[in-house]
Amino acid sequence: MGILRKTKSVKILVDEFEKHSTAISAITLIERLHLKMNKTTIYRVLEKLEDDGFLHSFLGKNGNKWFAKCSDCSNAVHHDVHPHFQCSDCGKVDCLSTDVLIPTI
Amino acid sequence: MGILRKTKSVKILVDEFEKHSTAISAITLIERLHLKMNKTTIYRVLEKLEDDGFLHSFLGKNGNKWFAKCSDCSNAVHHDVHPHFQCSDCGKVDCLSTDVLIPTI
DNA sequence: CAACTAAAGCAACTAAGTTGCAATAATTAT
DNA sequence: ATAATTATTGCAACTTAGTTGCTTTAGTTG
Repeated sequence: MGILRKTKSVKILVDEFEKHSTAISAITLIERLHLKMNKTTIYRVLEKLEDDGFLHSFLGKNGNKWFAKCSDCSNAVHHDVHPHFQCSDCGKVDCLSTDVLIPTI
Repeated sequence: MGILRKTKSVKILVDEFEKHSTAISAITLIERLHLKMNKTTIYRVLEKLEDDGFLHSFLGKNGNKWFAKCSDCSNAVHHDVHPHFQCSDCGKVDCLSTDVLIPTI
């Protein structure tokens, strides 16, 4: 179940993704927002935003959860399947608009 | 630094990968071998086997660590870069011999 | 404005993996 | 063989990321 109420927490998180257009890890959001909201809330709101098709999630190189804004998805379809680039030096992640050929098996 | 001594633990772990030729997660190995060796040892031996180019590692869908035998690597070069297929139902993983085109950015 | 209930906060917990250190066992030298 | 050396093991304690249960708070609807 996605977002039902436009709470303060939802607005703050949506804002983070609206203003930076890069991917952000859950951990970064917790560091950045821990004074404004609880980490439990962060995880729960992110999950709902993903359900709604506003965000998509993936795992970074250490297995941590990352989120980025979807470009054209909805709660019905996530047709935003693309590769992500993570710098092995600084850890930053960008969504790539390239297509990657999924091997047939 | 890789393996220096052929200890009991090393033999047991090498054996696991020699007998099943599929990928195995660290967690599975811990479950399977916890009577024979400590989980710390498992993680440490796996790391060394990877250094030696005997195993390669990657992350599964939940961010857990998986290991599989390399086909033709050494401590100098890991030229065994290939995609892995994980069944979203049962979680099993296989190495694919397909090439995946890495996008240029 | 009151009633309803989704969402927030908190604390406690879980799971996967890591670290420090003392005890053990391969390896090497005698 | 035996002793000396030191890599490796086991254990317990810790860390990090994320989750769960439950009570309180605050959006939303009538």
